[in-house]
Amino acid sequence: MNNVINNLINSLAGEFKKYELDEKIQFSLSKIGGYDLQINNLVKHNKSDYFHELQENVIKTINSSNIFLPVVKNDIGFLNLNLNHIYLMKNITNTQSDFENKNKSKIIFDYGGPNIGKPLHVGHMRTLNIGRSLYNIHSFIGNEVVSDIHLGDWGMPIAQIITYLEKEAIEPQSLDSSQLEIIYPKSSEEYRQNKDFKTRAQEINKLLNNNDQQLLKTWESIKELSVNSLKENFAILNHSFDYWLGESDVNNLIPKMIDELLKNEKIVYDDGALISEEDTDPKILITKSDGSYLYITTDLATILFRQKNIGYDKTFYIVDNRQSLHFEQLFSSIKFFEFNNLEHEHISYGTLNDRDGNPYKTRDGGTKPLSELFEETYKYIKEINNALDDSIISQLTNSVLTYSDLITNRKTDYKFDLEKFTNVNGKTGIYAQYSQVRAKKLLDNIENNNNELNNLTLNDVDKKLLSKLYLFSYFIEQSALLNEPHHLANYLYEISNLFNQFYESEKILEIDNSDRLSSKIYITNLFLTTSQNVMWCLGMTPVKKM
RNA sequence: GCUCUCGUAGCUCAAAUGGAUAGAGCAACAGACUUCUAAUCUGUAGGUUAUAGGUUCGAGUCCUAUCGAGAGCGCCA
Repeated sequence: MNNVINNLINSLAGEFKKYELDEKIQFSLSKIGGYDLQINNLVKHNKSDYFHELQENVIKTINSSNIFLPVVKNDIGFLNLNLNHIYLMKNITNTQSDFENKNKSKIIFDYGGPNIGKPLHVGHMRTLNIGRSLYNIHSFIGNEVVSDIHLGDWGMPIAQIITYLEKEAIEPQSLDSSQLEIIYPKSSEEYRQNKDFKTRAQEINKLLNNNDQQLLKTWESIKELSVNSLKENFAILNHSFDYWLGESDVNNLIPKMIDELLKNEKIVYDDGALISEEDTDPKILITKSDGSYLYITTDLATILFRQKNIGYDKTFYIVDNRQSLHFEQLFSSIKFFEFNNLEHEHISYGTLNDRDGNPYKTRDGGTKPLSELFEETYKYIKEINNALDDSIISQLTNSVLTYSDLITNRKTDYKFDLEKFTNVNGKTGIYAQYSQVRAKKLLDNIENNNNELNNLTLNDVDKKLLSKLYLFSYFIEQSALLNEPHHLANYLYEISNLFNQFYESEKILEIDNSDRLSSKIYITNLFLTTSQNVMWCLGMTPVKKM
């Protein structure tokens, strides 16, 4: 919540304590028409003898704060609240300065996770969108944020590619990125079909783990090619990362880590493989029987790396929920191995399915590249308005790809539907952009849009919009607390829709009463600020015109 | 077989910590443009929250069972 409401919550903190209750006043969105917020957590005390006293004290404190109009109570114990727009006008700006974070955390966002040698495909979209949005949201409310792409630059997929190059006698230095992208599906096919190829790939994987110099050279040139291509793609899609670390960066920490774990009897040999001594079902496999490393091996080493070189309070892994068992094992291993007691959370999300509800395969050929989806969306928007600059169409395309993805709760599976992505009606990025452009143009058309505002003069539509704008902090808190951007995405639709009602209800340029005009301008400005900040939190770039 | 997630309007989804009359968008139907950008707005219709029990002042939300869907289950990541 913003400072204004947090201060009120703090000044209410003692009320429950008087009756030895460990509770805090909680504001919820009102479910009753005509009110902005409600307080529900007094209801359960309505049979107690201190109820009336408690209720009266709470009401008294709230009323003296001026944040709300006089509280309306009901017999059961609900408190109904309407925001005091006049007071809030002077105290809320909907900018970052409204949020002061006394308990700020340093959070690592581990997301993206592309594999080198493979182009980005539609399956990468959710981790990128959700990751970027959560990064921005936590940054906005004052947490220290760090993103790490956690590149898949090690292990079997890379070994497969190198094996393929070796077999076909292709010089790695002669490759370009598009050739490399074709090689990946071919090599993974060979790996499945051809026993000799599989054996050789496993050999190469192990040699790489043991730092074979010749293979490392090959690996390095593949990685460079791939990273450059990824960066080009991210520039188009507006993604960036603080750290471009990968699985390879922790490879050298693993032998020591394993030695220590063996020494402390945290892991034991089992048919040549190493398994954790933790009592779990299934048992946690730490290395393969040939000694080579697994997903969890590098992830564990990554914890040690980050602890030492970056430092953090929390790490959020934005990875799809099919990998929940892996993270369950990883997190319990961190504790069992006594690495640290820091917070680690798997921010899981639903599978991106195709139109018929079938999952896209990640390791097969024939998946849809993300760039292709971008192109299709771009063309679609250009057809609607081909007078726009390329850069604006590009931003609108990103808005569509981002917003359509974030409007749905991350936990539910997602049907990829081109029509839904490109729809320009309803809850879409285009609609939000359009609303904002309308507001900008309106302010441009007003000669003096910085005029002094003494009194708010409001009609019903004004009040509705203003209330919603002042609730920005409620929605950003919700999104940050649950790591769910869809609350903010939906909020963006709501304020956009209310703004459009506000805009259409009256010709603002024709208002001659100066108080009323000032009020309209104030609201429009606040809408613009809010909408821009919400877009920033979601990872969208506002356009100037459309 | 075991474990986990889920089941809300024709479709896609909301409803944090249990709270008052379960809300949006799309699609459908009816209306509003010589416009401060109609890529907009207004209205109508649509529900036994899978089913059956239970917990309590109160359940879409918690518990149990059943039915249905999806995912995962030591040598891929």
